[in-house]
Amino acid sequence: MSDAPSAAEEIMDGVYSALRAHGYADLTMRDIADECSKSKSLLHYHYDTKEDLLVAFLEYIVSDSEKRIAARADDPPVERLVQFIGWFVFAPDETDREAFHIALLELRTQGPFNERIREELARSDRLLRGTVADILADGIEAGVFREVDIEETAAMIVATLDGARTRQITLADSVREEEDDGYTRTVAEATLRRIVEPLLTEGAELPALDTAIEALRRDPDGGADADADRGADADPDGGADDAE
Amino acid sequence: MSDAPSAAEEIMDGVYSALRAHGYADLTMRDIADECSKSKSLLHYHYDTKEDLLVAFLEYIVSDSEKRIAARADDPPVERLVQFIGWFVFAPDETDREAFHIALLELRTQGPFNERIREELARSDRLLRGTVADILADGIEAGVFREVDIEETAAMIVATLDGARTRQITLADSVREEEDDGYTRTVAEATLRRIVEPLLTEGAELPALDTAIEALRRDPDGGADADADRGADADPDGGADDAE
DNA sequence: GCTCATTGACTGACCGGTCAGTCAACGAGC
DNA sequence: GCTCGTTGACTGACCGGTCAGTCAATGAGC
Repeated sequence: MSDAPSAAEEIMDGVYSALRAHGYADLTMRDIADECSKSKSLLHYHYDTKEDLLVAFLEYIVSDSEKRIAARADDPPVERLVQFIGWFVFAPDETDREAFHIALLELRTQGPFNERIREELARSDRLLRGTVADILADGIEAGVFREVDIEETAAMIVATLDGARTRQITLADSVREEEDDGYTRTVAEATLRRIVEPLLTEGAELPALDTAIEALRRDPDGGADADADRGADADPDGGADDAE
Repeated sequence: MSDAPSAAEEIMDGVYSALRAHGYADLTMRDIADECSKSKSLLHYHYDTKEDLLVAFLEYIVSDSEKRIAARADDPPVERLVQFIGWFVFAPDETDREAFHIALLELRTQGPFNERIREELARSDRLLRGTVADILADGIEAGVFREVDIEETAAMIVATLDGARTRQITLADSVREEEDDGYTRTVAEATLRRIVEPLLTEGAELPALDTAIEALRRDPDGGADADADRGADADPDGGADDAE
């Protein structure tokens, strides 16, 4: 239980804050250094180049998502799928979660220009689509889902949620109306009703999205085992909570 | 019918080419100037700042999409919807179009940080979602679509297609298998089968996606009126072909 | 000869990265 | 338990290079 966060962690937090404050295109080493109250030189001491630092950051958040998903691997398929969908939804006031997705989206745009980043993004894609595919396969085996084209269904669910979130992020915030609980949520509900529900076999029941989101909010790491290996060094603000 | 393209048009073409070649994050005024064989100073003569220029470019391509969509406003609803969906799909070998969408995505990520860009993106969103909503409304009136929640359906269709294309773009060639004609296409087909088809009333028939795409490719401006005002100087590769 | 479009040369700001050096912690030797 | 050499973490000053933006001068058209 070291209460002093390691330098590496502080720097990762700095990248995260700087990214949400400035966006990728305007991100400088100075921004990152300022954001974690360190010197620019220190960043270069730990990471040779700016690219190295950003790749490390991507690795960091993708790995975090991997852990979170793994922690829920044993939940029942239907609950797990609804929870996965809920994962993409965030209310307008959840600035942290939203800012995180902004940061990630910025990084995604660099995929086409940077192989190392692209590699990491591909890993994240395998993680997300693979997770949905696993859930579907488990559900089919357990008899709660009909036999559908697993890959296609997974691709479609991920694309839809990702697209909704991207649109919400890029269009949002200053002009947002109060009562709008988020474009993503509307689409997530529609996804459940129009894509997931037709998948269910007779008798299988779909939990409410709100319930799943609430559960995620209360227990972001998945209740599974309390000794989840992030354990000792888990940072206080929960760190990165998703990956693309 | 001026055969000499105006400076403004040449500059817009320059922005387009430069964005394709360099992406947004690495886009410089020199890149744009070189791409349209003009001087950097001239760009500043016509547009005070780089931001002004980019906002003007966004306006330009959104307006272009507006015209293209308007040109097809009188097509039958079902065909129009399938064509709209086909609009999002491009084959892996269309590198130009893909590169442009990459740049556009980068521009979109500037939304959260730049109000003028965000404004233009919002206009584009209204255009896309509004178009689908119009098509659905027309189709319901014409009796070819069931009475559904128009806004929700439009939101979902646009989110799905946009998400699929974004994923295809950002993950690019590393994950792509040869026989894969594009992630977007898979999702577009699935969208037709799982979202659009359940909308149809008895007797209504869904045209094939390929047919719609082929029609778009042959006649990008919509057969309506041949004097479409870009007319004379339309650049060979079709120029800006979409808006987010 | 006046206006407008256009240019090349220029500037100040700022970027990523380097480098010489500071500082606290730690262990070895006595 | 004090000193001293060593090491790893960290910093401020600085460098070459690049960027957006400026400006005086030139040319084209009327």
